[in-house]
Amino acid sequence: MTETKFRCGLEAVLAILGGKWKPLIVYHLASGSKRTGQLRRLVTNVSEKMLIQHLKELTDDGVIRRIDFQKVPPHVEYELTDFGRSLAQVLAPLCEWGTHHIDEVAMIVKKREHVAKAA
Amino acid sequence: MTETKFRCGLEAVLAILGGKWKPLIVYHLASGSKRTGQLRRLVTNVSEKMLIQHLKELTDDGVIRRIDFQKVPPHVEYELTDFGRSLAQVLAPLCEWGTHHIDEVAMIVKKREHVAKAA
DNA sequence: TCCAGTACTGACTATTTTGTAAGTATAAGA
DNA sequence: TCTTATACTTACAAAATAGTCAGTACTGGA
Repeated sequence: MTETKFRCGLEAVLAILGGKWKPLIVYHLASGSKRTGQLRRLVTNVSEKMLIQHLKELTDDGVIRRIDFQKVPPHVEYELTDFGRSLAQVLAPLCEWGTHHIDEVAMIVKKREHVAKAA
Repeated sequence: MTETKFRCGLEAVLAILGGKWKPLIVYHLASGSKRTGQLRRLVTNVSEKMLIQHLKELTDDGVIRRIDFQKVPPHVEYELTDFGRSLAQVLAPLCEWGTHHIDEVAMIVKKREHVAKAA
């Protein structure tokens, strides 16, 4: 039996945005629709494969919409659905927090690497 | 060269809360300090190992604090630091979104399973 | 003609993350 | 004495996630 009941709202969000790059994709689409290649440049370090895989999953989940311009060579754009837009709005406070604490977080990450090196 | 520069605040947040259970742990600690065993019951489906591993990482990152009551058998509690509390606050809108869209998300997850079964 | 660029697929591999199961020391209670 | 409970560790196995590289079909430009 697979339980699909969530104990708190957070679990529901994680069910949608679980995936290393998904929050970033939604975030970048918040400022308007983008071509696949643009997203690849915006989302740091994503491989093309992972980008496309996550785009497909987000499309299937109704968070984003795929717009195929039916051209050759291909021209495809992605944009947020209303559902995705509501998600993006809620992501905004997270971004702010991150921007605010960016130095602190950078130090934490640095410290982690330091500890890892010691072992 | 490992880059520790974030392109947007969101990446910083993900650097801290990356890990399947970390957001949930922070969320549950927002309502007060908890014993390890309590957390294990609150965070659905975590294995003891992952819980402890994530607790340790969050402690190292300064998000939570470990309080050892120096007793035998052991009694340990975890609580948010100020840093962690600020994170928890920003997580709240996410929870609300999830609570709001919980039925929609449940359907999405169900649909996913359906598609997976077809293959 | 040859090369670059588009969005995407698929095979295969590597890495990371997560889970399972067992074991540690100790004390209180039946 | 035997069981249960605490917080935690360790070895190992499995699964999720990610990466590399090659290939597709087509066009436009050098």
